[in-house]
Amino acid sequence: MPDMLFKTLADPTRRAIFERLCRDGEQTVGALTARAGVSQPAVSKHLGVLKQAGLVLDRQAGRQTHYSVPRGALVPLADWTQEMTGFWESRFDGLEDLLKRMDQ
Amino acid sequence: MPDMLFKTLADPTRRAIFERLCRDGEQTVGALTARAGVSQPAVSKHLGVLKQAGLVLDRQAGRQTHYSVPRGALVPLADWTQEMTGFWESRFDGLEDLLKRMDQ
DNA sequence: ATAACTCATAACCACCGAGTTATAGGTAAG
DNA sequence: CTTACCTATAACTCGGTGGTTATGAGTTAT
Repeated sequence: MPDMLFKTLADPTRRAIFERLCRDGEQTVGALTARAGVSQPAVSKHLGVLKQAGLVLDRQAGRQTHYSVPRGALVPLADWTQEMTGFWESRFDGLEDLLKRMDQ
Repeated sequence: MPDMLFKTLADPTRRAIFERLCRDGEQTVGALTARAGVSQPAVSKHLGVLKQAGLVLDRQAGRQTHYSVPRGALVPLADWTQEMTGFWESRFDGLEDLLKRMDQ
């Protein structure tokens, strides 16, 4: 399910762009490019991938585009993480129960 | 920081192996290979990457190796997610405060 | 109307990594 | 001791993708 999410966040440059948007809020492509360390087309491409994954929204304003992180963008990731750790804990609880029963 | 974590979990086959270990607990390489859909060397390679990222542990037993997910393997991922959503919320709170002050 | 600016797309290149087959190392079984 | 089994490593191929430069589309400014 969160396949595209992991793939999208796997690239360091792209994740750095996303993190900056999380920290500082809405940014133009130019502002993001200034601190990205790569060319403007590369930034635009990354933003396209982020948008495709639902991690970013774009807002047109004149000749510049503003990007921002929509609310709840990372909810699927948080859900997946909790689900996986939940499996671990349930197995652990099962083991605890077993040990408890063996103790009696 | 969680660079290797994201890169490791980005591949679907590798993530499927990890998920299976989360759900069903410790597994041998053979058991994992049976349901992986790829060859045994591929599975061994994925397990090596997962181990490098601290997402699995290996236990030698005779001529077969058992892999499992250590406790807290996904904590860095959960931390990163919470940090990012935290940035979002704090910015939102700041906006709320601003609107509240403007309302007076 | 023309020029300058912002961003997206096109076309291309180079590299990384996931997959394969073949094989080696080590352990149990005959 | 030899054979069969389980896993890891080596060597290689190939597709995906992140980077670049060049350019186009749309918008503001002169």
